[in-house]
Amino acid sequence: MAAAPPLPPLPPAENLSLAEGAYRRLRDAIVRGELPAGTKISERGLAPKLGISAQPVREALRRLEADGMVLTQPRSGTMVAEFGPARLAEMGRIRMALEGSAAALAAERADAALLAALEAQLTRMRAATAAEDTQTLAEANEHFHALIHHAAGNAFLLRSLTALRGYDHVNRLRALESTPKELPKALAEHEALARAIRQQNPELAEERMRAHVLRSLRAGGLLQQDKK
Amino acid sequence: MAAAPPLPPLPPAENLSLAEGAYRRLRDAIVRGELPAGTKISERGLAPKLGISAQPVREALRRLEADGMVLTQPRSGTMVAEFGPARLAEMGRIRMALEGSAAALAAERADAALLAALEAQLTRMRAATAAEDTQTLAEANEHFHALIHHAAGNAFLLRSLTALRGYDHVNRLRALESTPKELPKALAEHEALARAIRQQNPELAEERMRAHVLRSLRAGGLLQQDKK
DNA sequence: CATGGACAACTGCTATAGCAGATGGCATGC
DNA sequence: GCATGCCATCTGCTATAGCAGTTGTCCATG
Repeated sequence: MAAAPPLPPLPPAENLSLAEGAYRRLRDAIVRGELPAGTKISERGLAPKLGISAQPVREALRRLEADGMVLTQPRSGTMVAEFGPARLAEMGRIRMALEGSAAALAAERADAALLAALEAQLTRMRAATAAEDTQTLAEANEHFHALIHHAAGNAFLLRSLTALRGYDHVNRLRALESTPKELPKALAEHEALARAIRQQNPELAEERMRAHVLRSLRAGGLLQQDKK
Repeated sequence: MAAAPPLPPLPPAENLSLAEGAYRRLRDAIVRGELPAGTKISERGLAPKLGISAQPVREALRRLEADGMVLTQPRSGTMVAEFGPARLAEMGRIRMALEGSAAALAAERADAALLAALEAQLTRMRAATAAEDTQTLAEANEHFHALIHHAAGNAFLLRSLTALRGYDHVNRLRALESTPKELPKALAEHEALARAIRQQNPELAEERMRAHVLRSLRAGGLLQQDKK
């Protein structure tokens, strides 16, 4: 068994089945607004546009329905759901809850490898924060959270969090770039969170993660300030 | 438009497509232990046993995979995942988080119909608690939570909570029956929760729901007492 | 002109056939 | 005897065809 690479593989390789590819393409198209809310879509209609059969398209649509991105009534048709600011706020709330659970579970089963990987990302973050390198910071942030998601070791949780990622990957960048003065706060929160995980304190880790995501959402303008 | 029935239809009718039916049957079979962990299952193998084609079976297996109940690696095979007490505890944690989110969202958009429906279930609960009628109590409890899930108005959240229900529908009964002295506590929590929803306080509703689910999990022996 | 009903064109859903990749046993060579 | 490579078999995955509902349009009728 050879030594692990410096950056442990999160999902080491992409399988890219046709259904998976269709799912991602459609998801991105919806998020980017290329398929506006209310657009009628159908398995047969999308199949030739994606260059595949109708069957994988159907599978992709079922997943998108589970994610809440499309609405389909049984024998009639499928349309992309509308998610305005209100819905994005809802998804943000849910993400806060699930990220908190992931942090708690990760704290329970934290091992040396996880702690080292988290520390590596923190090091990147410290440098990027000092340099206000938002690009690198966004990447490190993604890795940091992804590490926790995987460390939680729960398939359902991982799947759910991955689905939620589609909703705010745009707003995440905006949140980081629009308010550079928030960057030190985020860094401090990440460090405090890593500490809670290191001392294997699930409740503390959950609470800190929730606070971190909540502030992040507020910085992105997705949640009101009247929450306490 | 006729007047609504006294118990507003949660899911008014069951569509029961073949894929949906296969999903439920397989899910129940796994939960009941008829398909022990590690059992190898395949689309083609299950199709004749369910009396349907392999295609709906596949769809059901994909959903079960999303729920974390089966593990499938791409070209090799599918097996039912093992969920011992540790995994059930994880799912309990996640359920606590998602139930909290649902309560918060339900509090945000609470209307007269919801409050009336919740009050109706509370009335049932009060009587059932006094009579220690655990059967009726379990039903009212299910309805109460289902009302909140639907009132949250979020497809993704509803789907996730429905998936989680499969994990603890056994332990839920046990929790209620094994500790009758806990019943008044649960009733008081439900009433306090309804109050928070009535005054449209999302944070309070979320916190109370989390506490309620947490105590319920502990009563069922799914979580340790060292949590605070 | 308004209205109802049948028909054509959709839709999601299911069945069947066949694909490529993975698995395990068995024969072959060392 | 042990390792090695081949091949039958089984797997998930995809393509195609056809089913049964739904919907909208157009013509016939009051």
